[in-house]
Amino acid sequence: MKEQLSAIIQQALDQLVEAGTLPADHAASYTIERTRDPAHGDLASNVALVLAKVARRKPRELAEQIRDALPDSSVVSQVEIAGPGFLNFFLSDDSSQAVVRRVLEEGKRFGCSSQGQGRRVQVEFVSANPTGPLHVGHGRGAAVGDSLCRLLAATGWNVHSEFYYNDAGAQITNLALSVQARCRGLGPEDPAWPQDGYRGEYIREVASAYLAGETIDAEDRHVTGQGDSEDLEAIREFAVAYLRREQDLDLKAFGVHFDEYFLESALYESGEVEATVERLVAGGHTYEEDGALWLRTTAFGDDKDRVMRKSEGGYTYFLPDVAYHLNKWQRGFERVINEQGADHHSTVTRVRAGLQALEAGIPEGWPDYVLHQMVTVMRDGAEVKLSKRAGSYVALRDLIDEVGRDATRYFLVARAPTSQLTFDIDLALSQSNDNPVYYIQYAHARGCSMLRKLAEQGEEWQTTQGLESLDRLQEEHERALLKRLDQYPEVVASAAQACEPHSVANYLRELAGEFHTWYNAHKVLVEDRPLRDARLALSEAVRQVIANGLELLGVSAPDSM
RNA sequence: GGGGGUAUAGCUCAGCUGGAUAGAGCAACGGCCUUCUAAGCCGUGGGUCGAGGGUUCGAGUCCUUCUACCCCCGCCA
Repeated sequence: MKEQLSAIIQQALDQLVEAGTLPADHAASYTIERTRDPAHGDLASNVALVLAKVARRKPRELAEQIRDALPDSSVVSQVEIAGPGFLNFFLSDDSSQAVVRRVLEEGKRFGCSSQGQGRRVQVEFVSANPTGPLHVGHGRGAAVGDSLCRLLAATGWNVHSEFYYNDAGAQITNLALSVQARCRGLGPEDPAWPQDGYRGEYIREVASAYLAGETIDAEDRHVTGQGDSEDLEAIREFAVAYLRREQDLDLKAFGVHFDEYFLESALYESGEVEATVERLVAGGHTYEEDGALWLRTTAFGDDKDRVMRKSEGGYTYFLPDVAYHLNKWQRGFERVINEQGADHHSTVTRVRAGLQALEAGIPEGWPDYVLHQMVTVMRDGAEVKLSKRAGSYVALRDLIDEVGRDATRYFLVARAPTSQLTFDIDLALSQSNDNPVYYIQYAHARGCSMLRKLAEQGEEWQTTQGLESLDRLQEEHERALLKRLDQYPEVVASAAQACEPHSVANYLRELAGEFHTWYNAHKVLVEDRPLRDARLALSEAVRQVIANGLELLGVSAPDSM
């Protein structure tokens, strides 16, 4: 719709250039946007305001000339000049009603586009090390990251989702020692408990499964417990598999899938870590100091240089991070998005600096990052700080078990990633109008319910007649819905482009609200057949868009509630 | 001390990359079910957009200074 209007305006501008009103080299960076107030029409443009200066005319005067130069169009029924010089466009009934036909024709694909043109994008998120169940922070990452993948896929990108983890570092040794201590019957209170050991109850479960010789089938590995408390290596392997499976179950309960699990240890085994060091050294970007090998990241915008190889010989996490991203680049992902907690913010500059130092032709701002802020969980007005099993944090699974997948996903994805999030368990649990998840789902169920009701009466919705009678949709509430539906593809496109899934949630809240308002103000199943069929067509279009939008958020769209 | 984020109604948050009278939900108050699902709808009240300066036709939005809160600043990940 915007494109059609833009083309019309462009024609008018061309004509004004020809007439000498506008200079030929005017930079037309005007906007066309949807109006909030119906009195301002359906779409408005600031073109006259922006071009007033170069035209050396008053904005309103220029607006009039643009209006007079507009070609006749079946799309626009009326153009008004308002305020300081806005052009307000009123769409013709035909063009505003056409969206219903389009939604019903395109179905699940309505809202999809080909922006991405099949280009490959890799999205890395969650990336929790296998040292415990996922916590709510991971949950936010999972909700945002997964929704982002769905948005990118819907806008024509070839998406590859990835979970990166370390199965061999110091944290994992720590994990193995903790499990071993449990195998020996020790608890966190014992003096012999490993320093910085993992204290959660789940460690006890890992230990008893290991001792019982259970076999663990995780997404990416399968291990059987050896039962030998002295074999730390066997314990390590078993514990990693156990917690990977644990996280798989968390993710499954959350409805999140990954195309690939990438191991940090694989980068060592393949020699990529070593090759990365050599390349950085050869490039002359390193130096030795205090027995350690440093990378001069300050040459690429970092505020201090970073250690790559510790004086004791091991590498810091920074180096495999760089090697991993080089690997992503070499796999041909021209676009990479890393979704992480904002507490990892400091790695952004560092990784980018390391990649620049490689001199591998990687663009400066590559890769993209989406950083989400902290999540706090509230219950009864007080902050919940820990779960029994996990020990020191709130487990994602606890939340899913308590409030359900839909509510958990919705609340974690519905806020801008940059804002700190307060997860109110009481609100998520409430089955009332307090709860936006149910509010949206209810609108969907209502749409389904009307068709069921009609069927109960032994009648059915005449789709064709409905589409032929769209001109019967003249109520103010119906116009508002038509306009809102027409906006959906733009919402999806901009949410994908800006990596902001939460705007889909906001849109759905508004669409559902307008649907409920309409539903209460006007009866759909009226005697007047053409009107009934037209209204059902509108209702179906709304239902379809809600279903499509919820799908992007990973939230279900129930037929009845 | 340095870097990043945030600051909008009593509370939780939107605000479409600078537009017209700043919005929604909750909470408060008052209405609507013999009629398609009341998990809904309608109405009322509620604001110095943290503070000061600047940029311009026009600023919640951009720049700058300051204040408050959160995160990071390790040869941990």
